Amino acid sequence: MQEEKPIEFKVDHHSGVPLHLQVEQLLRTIIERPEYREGKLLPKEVELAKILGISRNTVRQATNKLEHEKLLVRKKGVGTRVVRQTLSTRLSNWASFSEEMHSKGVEFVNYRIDVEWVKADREVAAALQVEEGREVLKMERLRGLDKGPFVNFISYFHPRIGLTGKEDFSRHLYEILERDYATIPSVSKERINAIPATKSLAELLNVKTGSPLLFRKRLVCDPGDRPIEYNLGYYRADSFTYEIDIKR
Amino acid sequence: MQEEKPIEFKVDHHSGVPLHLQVEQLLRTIIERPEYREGKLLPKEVELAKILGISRNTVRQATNKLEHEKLLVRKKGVGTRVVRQTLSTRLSNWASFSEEMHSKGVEFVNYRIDVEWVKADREVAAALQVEEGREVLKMERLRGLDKGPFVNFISYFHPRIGLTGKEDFSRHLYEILERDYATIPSVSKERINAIPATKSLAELLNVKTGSPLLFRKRLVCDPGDRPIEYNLGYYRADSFTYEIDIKR
DNA sequence: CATATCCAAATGTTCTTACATAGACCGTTT
DNA sequence: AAACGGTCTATGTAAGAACATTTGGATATG
Repeated sequence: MQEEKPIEFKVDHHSGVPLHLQVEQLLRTIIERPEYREGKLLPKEVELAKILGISRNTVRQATNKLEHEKLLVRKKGVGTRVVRQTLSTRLSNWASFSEEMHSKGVEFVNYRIDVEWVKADREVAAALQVEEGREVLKMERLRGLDKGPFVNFISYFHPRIGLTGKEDFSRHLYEILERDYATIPSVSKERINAIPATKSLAELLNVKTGSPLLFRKRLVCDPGDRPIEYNLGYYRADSFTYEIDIKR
Repeated sequence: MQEEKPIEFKVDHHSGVPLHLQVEQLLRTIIERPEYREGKLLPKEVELAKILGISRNTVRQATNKLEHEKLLVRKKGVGTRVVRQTLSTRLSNWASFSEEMHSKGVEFVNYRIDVEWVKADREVAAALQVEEGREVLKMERLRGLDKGPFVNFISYFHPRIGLTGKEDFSRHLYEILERDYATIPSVSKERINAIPATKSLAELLNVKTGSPLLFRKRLVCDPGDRPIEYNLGYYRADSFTYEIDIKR
């Protein structure tokens, strides 16, 4: 039984948790709701302050942070609304897919995870710098949001790492690598282009055959520049944008 | 004669520019300096407030923003320092298209160059941070190899640069900017995704309508983070791959 | 009916004040 | 020497107030 339970508009003055953090959390919850995602104005600052029994400044501390994160837009004389979120990878701090999504407060879903040992073909062997035909661990993951999958990943791992294939791959991949295998990803070489969806990919990602996909090949290496993972990612282009900030 | 001129620690109370923005700019300038990049503590909040003749809150408004951009780290009881930026995302060699191609030893061809002054629409205005309707220089270039065009660029330039539209745009764009207009591109914010070719783009790039194109929006800024060029690039995906090396 | 003007509402900016808390430093105790 | 405890300092948190600016709707005017 899934009850729509009303959100409690209140904060605890004696919990030790800073009020502005409580407000921040409260707002994060609130703005999930459809009516706000569709553009409804948030409660006005003064009103919120009064309801919660705190000062307007404290409310603004919270909204400021969310505004910085581009979750909210405020407009003078009008009000504050939720910004329409389009998924995107921000590379300023590159991370694994799970972490990327998690940091955005987006819950991802694993639709399918297949793990198997395969013989490295020419491409994989070249990328991971192993002999062609060497057994490597292959993992294929279909992932996305609750409304459907939007990326299909195929990863090959260098045997050196020591993965067995029995790990719990629903956890963050790079957390597994760092914690359990003392393997620290440090460099990523990426190649991006666009391809038309093949029939099988189209079926997986629930798009029409031939529609554009963003195709990313990335080779992740450790600080010593030794290959860790060779990854092929096929993204639905209509729900994914690749973002990069480049400094020189 | 290049003199090391000391930074003026002051703000203008009557300029109409919000004080916290002035402080933000001031800090951005200050933290460029070697001593701060090497880890020296910034002036303490109260001190800075007193020097500038403003309140501590206003100082914090500025530092909050920079902290959120991960340019600063604050530590309670200690102080605020510049975060080491060496681990930032770095594209091995980002450059203008001509340079990109030239460095690959490929000779490019300009199939068409159109230059005109247009009124900035909402998107362009937002990107370049000018008022909507402001006249900006638009340049459209169809480029590729001798076997045919493979990218269509549309660029909008910030009026601040001083481009007239009469320049010789067959030269390297960033060479023109640096040499003739003392404008140095330094940062690029890019968003990449895949789209199906519209009819007109398909004709230009000589592909079938609906075939996948790599679509890149990039905003190029100067070292002070002021917008220089807003660029839309439509690439034939079958002949172009985007390559990045990312370090962390 | 169209346009100009004014007003109320909401966020933007800024100051003042007060107390809380974490870290560093230093001296005293064990 | 190690452990403890206090104090100083810089940031963290929070309240409250005042005025500015932008926006959009209501009202008045031609």
